[in-house]
Amino acid sequence: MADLAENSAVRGCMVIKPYGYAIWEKMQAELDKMFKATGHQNAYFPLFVPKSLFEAEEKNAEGFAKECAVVTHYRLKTDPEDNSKLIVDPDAKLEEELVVRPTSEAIIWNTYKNWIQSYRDLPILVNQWANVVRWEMRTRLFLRTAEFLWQEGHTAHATKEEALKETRLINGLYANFAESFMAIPVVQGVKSESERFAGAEETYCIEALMQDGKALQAGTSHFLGQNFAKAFDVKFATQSGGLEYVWASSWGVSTRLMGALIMTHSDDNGLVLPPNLAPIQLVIVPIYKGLEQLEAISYVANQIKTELEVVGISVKYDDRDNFKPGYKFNDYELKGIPLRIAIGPRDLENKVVELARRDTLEKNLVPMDGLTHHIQALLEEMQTNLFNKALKFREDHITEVDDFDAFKSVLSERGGFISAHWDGTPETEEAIKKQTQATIRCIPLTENPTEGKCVYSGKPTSQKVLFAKAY
RNA sequence: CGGGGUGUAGCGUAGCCCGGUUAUCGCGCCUGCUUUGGGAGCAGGAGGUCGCAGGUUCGAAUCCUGCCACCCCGACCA
Repeated sequence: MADLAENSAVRGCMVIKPYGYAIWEKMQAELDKMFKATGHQNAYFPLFVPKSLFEAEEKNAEGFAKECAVVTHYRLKTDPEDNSKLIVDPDAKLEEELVVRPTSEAIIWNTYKNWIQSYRDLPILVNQWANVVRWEMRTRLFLRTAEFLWQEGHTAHATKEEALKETRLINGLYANFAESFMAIPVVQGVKSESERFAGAEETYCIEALMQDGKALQAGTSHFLGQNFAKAFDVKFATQSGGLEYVWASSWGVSTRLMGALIMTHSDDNGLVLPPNLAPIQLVIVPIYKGLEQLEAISYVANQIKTELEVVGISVKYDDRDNFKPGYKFNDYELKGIPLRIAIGPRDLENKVVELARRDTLEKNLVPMDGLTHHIQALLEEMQTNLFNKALKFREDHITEVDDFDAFKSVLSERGGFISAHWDGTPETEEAIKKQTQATIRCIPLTENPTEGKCVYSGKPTSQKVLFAKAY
């Protein structure tokens, strides 16, 4: 964790260190590829949202109003009472306050109004990589920082069906990204009304389970209906000559995913990175006495490095002389580097290397002959292994529950997801939350309706949902 | 914003209750030598507005008052 990020001098804000940022860049690159493969383009919109635009969509504004940073002035001046200090210049008050975006629907829909006249202008499939600010009461590194990095997609469509399809497409894309790339198993579902995004008709999400038994919302995709089109008066001329409001979706994942990464895979020795995400996939540590030995080892190490790099594996050869091998071993384990090769004089003689894998901490002597193939296969195996391990944990921590006493004891003793029937009322949801702190994480997409009784009210219902304590 | 806690070197801390030499210890850092197959050893060295501002006192890291910051638990939330 300490290698990835730290608290900054600014309240609730996080400094992402180079190593952590390198992981974020990997995630960005992969997501970007996926967005583009599905027809999306990147664009950029302003950080500041004039208050009048921000308040246009009522529910959205109301939902975010409590956590907005607001710019009221545009100038400082020297404090007349203390020349070494600056004060806000009262003469430089803005006529209209600027809200630092907590999300960009408002500014973007105000822009889309100008972009959309006809059905020929649709769909608009735009994504932006940006930072947003949400002035949370309590912050937590990676999971809830006052400022965070994310991508937010904002799409406009001619029909409801198309917008819904987009919403689901992206949620599926997120799930695929989390599972295939980050090795984090997720449940796809929709949010209950009370957990829905402010201004959305329906919120799809991916929910992950952390090793401590708490759930983490890892990504969301919202069907916005015509709410923003109506708020910003975005109409288009249909093919048949009518005039209709545009249908919309918005969706995002953030640096919170890095929190999910840490809390899904880490062990007592530190971070564990899936090979897909590791900025360095393999490190080579020489073990030697004296410069002569080092030279002989370096020759071989560099050969191995080059061979691996040719097939696209990122390798670091750490021949620093001021750290001992043991120190390096521990350091790279802490950083989560998937594979480590140690080469000493003995190995040179026997034409082998010591290969250690981070996920299982196993060490094996492997012949230098065919090493590259072996490593390629191993990296793939580790990626799968990490996912399977996390999946097993998740499956072991989904408990079916039929009565409220069991609900409470499972929650406090075992944690994880609780699968239970829910009568569909906000009152029940609220009562359960008050008494147990557990919330409805989602109504899973895969869940087939089965007749049962609400775990709290006992009313008959066919709706089964996942409850959990969440971050 | 409520409840609790903590501020002492880059990091982690002892000392505070019960005021009294030069503020403790570990990690890290610097220099040198020896080391190098799982977080090296020895020797020497540098580094402090004890969160800030007042007050009590011959004397304050220690007691009192006010302020600030951070952490944990709630409410809020990606």
